[in-house]
Amino acid sequence: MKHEAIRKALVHALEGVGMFEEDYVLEFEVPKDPAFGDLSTNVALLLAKPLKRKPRELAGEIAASLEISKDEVSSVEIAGPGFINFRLAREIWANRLVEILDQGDRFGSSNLGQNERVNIEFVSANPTGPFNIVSARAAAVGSALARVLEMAGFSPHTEFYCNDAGRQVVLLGHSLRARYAQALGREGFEVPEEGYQGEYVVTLARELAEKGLHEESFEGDDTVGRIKGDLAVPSGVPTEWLALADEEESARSFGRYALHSMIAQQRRTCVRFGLEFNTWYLESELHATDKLASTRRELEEAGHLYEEDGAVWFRSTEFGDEKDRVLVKADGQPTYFLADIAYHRAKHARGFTRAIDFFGPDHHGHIARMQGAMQAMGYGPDWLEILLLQQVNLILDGKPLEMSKRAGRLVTMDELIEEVGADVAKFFFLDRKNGSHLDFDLDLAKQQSNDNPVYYVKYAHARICSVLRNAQTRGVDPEKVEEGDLARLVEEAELDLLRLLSEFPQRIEGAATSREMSRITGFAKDVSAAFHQFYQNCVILGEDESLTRARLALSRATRIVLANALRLAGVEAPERM
RNA sequence: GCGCCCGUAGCUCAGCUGGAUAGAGCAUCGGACUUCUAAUCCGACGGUCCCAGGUUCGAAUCCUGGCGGGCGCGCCA
Repeated sequence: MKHEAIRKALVHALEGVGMFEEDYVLEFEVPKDPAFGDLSTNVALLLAKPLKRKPRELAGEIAASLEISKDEVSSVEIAGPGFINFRLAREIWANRLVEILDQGDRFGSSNLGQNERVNIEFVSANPTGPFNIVSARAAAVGSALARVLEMAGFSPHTEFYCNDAGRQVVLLGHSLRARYAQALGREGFEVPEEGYQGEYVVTLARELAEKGLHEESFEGDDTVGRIKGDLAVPSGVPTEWLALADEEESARSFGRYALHSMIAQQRRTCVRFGLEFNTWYLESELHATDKLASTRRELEEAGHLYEEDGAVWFRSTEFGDEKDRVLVKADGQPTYFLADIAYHRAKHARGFTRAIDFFGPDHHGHIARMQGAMQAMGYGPDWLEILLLQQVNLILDGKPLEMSKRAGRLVTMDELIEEVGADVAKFFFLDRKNGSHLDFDLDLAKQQSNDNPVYYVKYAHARICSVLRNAQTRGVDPEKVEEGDLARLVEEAELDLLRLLSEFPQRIEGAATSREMSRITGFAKDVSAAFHQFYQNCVILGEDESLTRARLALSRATRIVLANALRLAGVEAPERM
């Protein structure tokens, strides 16, 4: 919302009491109670102390010396302990409405971010199985944050990091090898203790036994991010792999095949969920380009490493971690932690001035060491920002469903999409603060009814579209606005709605800086409610042509805001329901 | 034991980064469809904002200490 005229007048008035711009921060807020006007400032409360004045008295003096046109502000009042409240002239509101209509799908954008290049990494699930529910939450929130940041003037880059190297892939290989042997009816093959017990491995093994190798196509090159690196099906055939004398080598072949299959599957899920990434980054790429070694060297030269018990340690306690961490194991293998540092070092080298990572609830222990490593690299305390997404409980019949990946009993993201639909899932995930545990009520999500907030918002959008269609049928052009029409909007429901709509850019900025996407869904629900009230109280297509045009304009503006908010959420805005 | 997150209406949660009388939805009760989509709207009921101190003009919001719940504390990833 622009209030330059008010700002200028206030700055001028404050000079009169001896305060200059560098002495204070002038802040405005939209009072939650419309009785307090359209805009409010607490500047008198903040300056009362340094000026040794009574707040209300000071506010009165400031208000009295304000030089501001009646075309801008219709009234100025002092209220409460010393707030200065402004009521904007009717003309201003009409202008706001015109702005929304003019800006259309750009309405809500700002240049808060000044094109800052921000890397946003989320989901980054291990390629050892299908996406689970926590990944689904990260998918919804991470992608929404990227869109919100973009709208707020940042230049976000979304990224998926895939741990396709290391022990887990070998373990996955052992698991698939055992299941494959079992599928062939061989005796004496068991999935290792630490292996992957999931049903999906059994399914993959059975396919392998019955149909042989299956070359996957990796969907989503344009939307999910092109894959750099080698994910080809390994040479030979599974019976040959199984026959290999070296069990590790055998498991490696099965592992590579499983990787090939899992990543293809994960990317199909992304496409189904409408989830996009700019980059799909493979850990193996780091190894191939020797980035672990160079990272280790850099830390070593800066004096942050030492050797003990044959391992190489990072002195993370220097940066507030509770204990030092191993970067290279006694057997010479790098830890996942070293790879992660190297990965973030690469992000930094690629020119991102900030990186945001989403962590799952079980990884919060890694924050301190990661931040420590970034500091050791000299990246500054704010360069890496780690956001924690709390766990998700699926609730069925009022009871939580237990989920465990290792035990193989898990609800996958695909199953969730199947069950409730991608749009409902996304909205539910976004409609909660990052740090809150999320009870996902499957029964509620499945209801296509009034109880389901997703449909509440979608319905508002569809309802507007319906009205606009009806206008056409009646020969009214919903786009036409004539001089003076908009001044006809005087009903409380109309002004409440308009006031809310014009807050959209600030709401997006708030969501962008707080990283809380629940601001967006919450706003969408508020706008929907305000529209439904307006619809209930005011007949849009009436006898009065001028008033009809004004209300159609307001409806179109609402449609724009709802469509934009839903787009940020990644949810479809239907024209009919 | 140590660390991180959470604690707001019977339930699920908001509360715009410290503002004015703490809000929605669900549930319960009552009302509104010959009228642009009733997947909607209106009303009623419902609170020790976990507790105790502190900071200040002002605290659900910030600080300290408790209490309660969740999670984490590998040369796993």
